[in-house]
Parts: sequence; structure tokens; C-alpha cells
Amino acid sequence: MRDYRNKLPVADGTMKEAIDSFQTFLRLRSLRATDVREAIVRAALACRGHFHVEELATDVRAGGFEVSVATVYRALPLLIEAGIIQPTEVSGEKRSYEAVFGREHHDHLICRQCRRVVEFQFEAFEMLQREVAAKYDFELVGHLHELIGICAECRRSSSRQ
Amino acid sequence: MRDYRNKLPVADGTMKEAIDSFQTFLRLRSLRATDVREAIVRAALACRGHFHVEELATDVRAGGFEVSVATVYRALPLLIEAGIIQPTEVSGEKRSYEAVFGREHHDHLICRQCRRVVEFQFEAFEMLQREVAAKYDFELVGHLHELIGICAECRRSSSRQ
DNA sequence: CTTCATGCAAAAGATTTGCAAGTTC
DNA sequence: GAACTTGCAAATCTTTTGCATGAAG
Repeated sequence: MRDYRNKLPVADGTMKEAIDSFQTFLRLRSLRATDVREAIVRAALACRGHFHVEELATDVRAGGFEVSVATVYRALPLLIEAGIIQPTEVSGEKRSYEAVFGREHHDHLICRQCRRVVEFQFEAFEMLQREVAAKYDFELVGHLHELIGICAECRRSSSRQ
Repeated sequence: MRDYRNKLPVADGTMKEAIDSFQTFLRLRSLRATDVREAIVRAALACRGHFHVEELATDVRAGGFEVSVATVYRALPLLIEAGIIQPTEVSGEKRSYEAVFGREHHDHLICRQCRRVVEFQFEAFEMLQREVAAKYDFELVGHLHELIGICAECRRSSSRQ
């Protein structure tokens, strides 16, 4: 019984590009391009929004590949380094990840009550971040930016009580 | 053998205010103001920078209070809700916290290699964040903002190889 | 045919929980 | 005295690791 609500149809072109890019990454490191690793990349890219390790393993299996969690755990750092996924911490929650390959950069606005996640883009943030990094003489490689709030709906339902 | 490098002398006034504020919080919830909880608050406030649960427990003991980790774990959500501390995730690291009571708000710039943390303040970020929240009709209650980079020193040492 | 990948089960860590005994209000 | 806290140990959950076997280059 798989839940397709959080699955995303990925354009063939993008998928191929991602797999290619991942295989190149593996070759450069003298690592093996295996079916299981490819299946993990596919499953990760097909995820809409954030996913946990266990969910990723389940998705890979739903795609017809046997895989142990250990293998998924071992693959994660590779996918991250290859730029396929990114860790996305949400304070006080289980560790989660999201696909980034071929997607536009965005940050998150999270409702503390219902956990709904809104993605937003705001170039001004990026510019300011580069400024801050430059000021302290850091080479910027990434960032984690999450706004925590209470969405309109949750505000309404809690004031109703 | 306690390491004082990461300890911070806290002004008596601030400490008293924090304890008072915490006790008020407890009373409002019909929870008990115990010595152990007060000791945990004191230890947390005395921490400079980020700390892990185990370190907090050690500090409480160093202050002369016996405490089990279980109790510290049980106290953490209270300290967070009372606004004494805040969770501060660093991607791929152990969960950590930092004291916020009576301190100026800041965000973090973290070196991916040496893990050094630089705190920065930039009012422009706060303004933009309020704008984003307003745009999506969220009531903003907090945020997590970390820039990940490589500091000048680490860049120098890695280019040397 | 060498090196790397995988599954499994065990290990290691982190966090939570049930319960009996002790405290706070 | 009732309700809440605590320590302890056990239970859970997450992530890592050793080792024997199987696959990739």
C-alpha cells in the first residue's frame, strides 16, 4: 500500500541527467555504479518534499529493488556529495532529506502546529548571505534557512477553542 | 576535570531573572519548581555556544547536583518552551542547544571543515523574514538560519596540500 | 581477480518510558 | 495527601559496523 501523494513525476531528461551525474561522481572516486544505487537515486528524486531514511528505503523496495537500510545509510553521504539530495533538519524532528538535483533553490517556512511546509524563494536573502560570508572571509557552500511560524489555518483553529 | 573554556560568567541579575521567569512558567502549568530543574537552568545559561545533552548533564553534576540524563531529557522541552534555550541543529551533527535567555539574537556561520562557529547579526534578515511570513500569512515564531562555508584558515590549509 | 558493494545481524548511540520511591505544593 | 519528579533500568529508535558472500570493473 504505497502512498503516491508525496511522489513526483520526474521528467525523463532530468532523471537521466541525474543518474549520469551520479555515475560520473562514482567513477571519479573509483566507486561502483550498481543497480541498487541507481534505484536509490531514482527514488530520492521522485520524492516531493522531505523524506526520512526509512521512507526512502520503502520507496526503493516499492520500485522493485530489495535493499537493506544499511545500504541506504551507506548511500546517503554519496548522494549528498554528488548534489542529488540535501539534509534538511527540522528542529526537534527526525532527520530528513530532500532532492535538490534539477530543482530550484528554495528555503522553508514551516508551521509549528500542523508541520505544513511552504517553500519560498527570495533572492535578497541569497545576496545578504553572500555579503555576510564575505565579511567574515568564509567561502559560502550552502545554508540552512527555515522560518518557523503558525499558519493562518492553525491560528484560526486554536483561537476557536 | 572540568573544561572552563566554554563556560560563561552570567550576571547575577540575568540569572535571577531567568530563574524567576522559568519558575513562573512552571507555576502556570502546575509543574514543580525543583532544585534539579533550577540547576539545569543555571548550567544551561552558563554555557557559551552550543552544547549537547550529555555535556549539560555533566555541568549540572559539576555544580554539585546529582542528575540522571533522563531528567535532563525531560527538562529540555520545558527550558525550550520557557525561552531559556533553543535547539540549534547543525547538519549531520549531534543535536545541540544554546542558551538564549537575556542574549542578543544571532545567527550562525559555520565552517564545514573545522566546525568553528561565528555568530552574526543582521537586521536586514529579520525584516525580510517578517515580510516572507506575512506574505504567506504565517505568524512568525522563530527561525533557523545557518550559513555553511569554509573559513579562510581552512581554505589556506587545504590549498597547501 | 582485485576491489568494492551488499545483507545480515550485532553493536553503538541517542532518546523515551514504566515503575517504585521521594518531593513539592 | 494528591500530584508531580526523579533515578534506574529496560525498551525503542536511529545509525554504524564487522564479516561473509556476491558483483563490478
